[in-house]
This record gives sequence, C-alpha cells and structure tokens, in this order.
Amino acid sequence: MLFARHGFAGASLRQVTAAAKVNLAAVNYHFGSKESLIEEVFRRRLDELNRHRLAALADVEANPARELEDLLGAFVRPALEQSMDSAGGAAFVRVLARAYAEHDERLRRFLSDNYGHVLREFAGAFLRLLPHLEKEELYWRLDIVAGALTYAMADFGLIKRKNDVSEQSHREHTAQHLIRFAAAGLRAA
Amino acid sequence: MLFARHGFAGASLRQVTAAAKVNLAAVNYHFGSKESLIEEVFRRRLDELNRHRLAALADVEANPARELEDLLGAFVRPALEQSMDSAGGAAFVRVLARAYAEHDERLRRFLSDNYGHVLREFAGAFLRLLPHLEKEELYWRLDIVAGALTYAMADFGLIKRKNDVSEQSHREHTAQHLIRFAAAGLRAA
DNA sequence: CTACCATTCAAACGATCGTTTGATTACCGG
DNA sequence: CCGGTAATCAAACGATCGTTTGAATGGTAG
Repeated sequence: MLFARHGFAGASLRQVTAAAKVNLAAVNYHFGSKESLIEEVFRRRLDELNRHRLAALADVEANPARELEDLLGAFVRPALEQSMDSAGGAAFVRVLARAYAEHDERLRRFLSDNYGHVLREFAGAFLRLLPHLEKEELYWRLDIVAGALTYAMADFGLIKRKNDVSEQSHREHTAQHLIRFAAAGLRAA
Repeated sequence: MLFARHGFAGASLRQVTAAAKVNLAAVNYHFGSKESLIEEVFRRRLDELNRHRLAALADVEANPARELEDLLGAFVRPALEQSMDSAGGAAFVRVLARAYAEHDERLRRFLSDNYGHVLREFAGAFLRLLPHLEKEELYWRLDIVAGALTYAMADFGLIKRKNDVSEQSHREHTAQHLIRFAAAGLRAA
C-alpha cells in the first residue's frame, strides 16, 4: 500500500520491495502482478491530476473575465506540479514517456479512457475562448501544447535548467513560458 | 552491419538478430556489446539528421527573403521525415524518448556532444530573425519547440491521427501545424 | 484456548537476458 | 593447393527477472 509510492515500471520488483522494506512476494499477493501494481499507481496519479485540473478549470470558468492564459494555466500547472512531486512524480512521468515511446497500445487506451474526458472538457473551454477556430484545428494545436507540456514534465532540454533556482521557482518559470508560448500559438491566425 | 538497421534498444538481441537472420553472437563479435551496437545505430541516425538539418538551414540562410517559418521548416521537417522513415525511424525515436524518460545521463551527454552544435547554429539563425528576443528567452522557446517536435515524432497524441491519410501527407500536415504554432509562439511579445 | 483466515517470509521455478566459448565454416594471399 | 585469418554458428554461462510455493506468523471470532 505505502510502498506503491515507490513504484516504477523500469525498476525490478526486487529493487522496489527492498527500498520499501517489504517482502518480494507481497506485490503478487496484494496486486496479483507487477503490471497491476503499476496500473494501480498510475491510475491514482492520473486521477489526482484529473481532479486538480478539473478543479482549476472550474475556477477559471467561474471567472467571467477569464483569458486564454488562465485556461492554459489550469491545464499546465497541475501537471507540472505533479511531475515535480518529490514522492514519485518523476516516476509517473517516466512511465508515461515510456508508454509514449513504446507505442504501448494498452496504456494508450488506458489514457484515452481515464483522461479523455478531461481533455474534452478543456477542449470545450478552449473552443469557447477561441470561437473562430475549427474544431480539428484546435485539436491539432492542443496536441502540440500537450507535447510541449509532456516534454517539460520530463524535464529534459539541452539548454535550459539552472542550478541556482529552487525547484518551485523553476516550475513556475516553466509554466509561465509554456503558457505564453502556447497562448500565442493557439491564437495564431 | 546491415542488420544494425533493425537495432532497437528495448528489444532483445535475440529478437533483433532473429529478425535480421544473423547469429546471436555476431553482435558481440562485431560491436563488443549491445550498448555499443545501440550507440552505433543511434550515432548514425543523429549524424544523418544533423546533416539534413544543416543542409536545410544553409538553404534557408541563402534566401535573403527568409521568414521564421522557413527556418522552423529546416528544423522540423528533417526530424519528422526521419522519425517516419520506414527503416528504423520509429526505433530511433523510441530510444530517444526512452532516454528522455529515464533521465539517462550518458545518452544526455551524448546528445549534447553530438547535437548541441546544430542546436546552437539554429539558435543563432533564430536570433538573427528575432533580434528583439533575449538570448535566454529564445532558448526557453526553442526548448518548447523541441518538446512539441519530439512529441510529434513519437506520433502519440490522443486526439489527432486519421487513418485515411497517407503517411507522407500526415507528416506534412504535422509539419505545417507545428511550424505555424511555433512561429506564433516564437513571435509572442 | 483454539481454530481459522489473512498476511509475511525465504526459497525455488522457469523464462529470458547479454555475453562467452570453442568448434566449424568461408575466404584468400602466397 | 594449402595455411591462416576472419566470420559464423550452436551451445552454454551466470545473472536477473516476475511469479509461485509452502511453511511460519499474526491477529481475531467463537
């Protein structure tokens, strides 16, 4: 239960269970398989992210003077926050990125099932703020935003990243740049 | 030599050698280790990508009437082209994305060494077209472009992707959307 | 206290991995 | 034609993986 926090797809169960100081067989006893364990951890993360995003979206929608930047913030900030969470946030992104990389159909469907509705709600909100955009055009652009965000969550990048800034300020800096860039991209003619 | 084309990090040497119809031991005989094989394949791909990108960049720079969109095209199109190459292009992206995901320091340094100079040349060209941008600001934005591009290369995305369009037209469509979006993002105030 | 059920544990299982070995084959200059 | 070097091959090695097993342990209802 607790140790699931340490869960990470690429690591072996022996490493995970050793780090969590539980017996190796406990995983298969409680979860049935390693895959089920991963899915469980993954689902919790995704649920949490969905919750935060929808709450932020509701906040934005409640504001009559909302701007595109606010909406982007509701989409971007919860994701960056979770990806930099100390307790397994990085692992979450790692599993995600690996799933992307491997073209894992199973996880792809899983994401579509457990994340699609959030994406659709955001798409609706975006469409209301960008009424001149065709629906398909918006989807293309949101996909680009999602790509840039995912990349940022993985915290790769050959150029940026300073050591003298706190993690939190780095995150906020990232969010601001992403939001400004994406707002311009979404507003493009 | 030939079979290296099929190389893919996540796959086992037994799968790879079986698919290439060569003996299992041939890999260690010719390359020393699986890791060396991967690095070799990876380096070739990256060299090819660098070549194409620099050639496209030279073409753009030779044009006095060049626009930001042309420059972005020189950066984006060779990458998309290679990622959709039938012979191992997907594998290349897979290794790349996995390296991102795992925060592989080794491959990270490898990329920085063998790819940094291309990125720097492009950054210079971008800077000349966007003279009002601070250098650091440009780097932030280029990093976002790289992220969106990487994501597009992995061809993930929950929304887009139709089946009735050819791979080539899909690629060009992707490129155009990426370029338009990124141009607006880069030009943002 | 006892009987029962859930949990924990050390140990082993079978499969697969990357690598090594030693024999066999292919090639080729002298 | 022959000798030696390079390449190929089947087989095995040791390590590690996820999973299973069966005994030891814990707590709890009757």
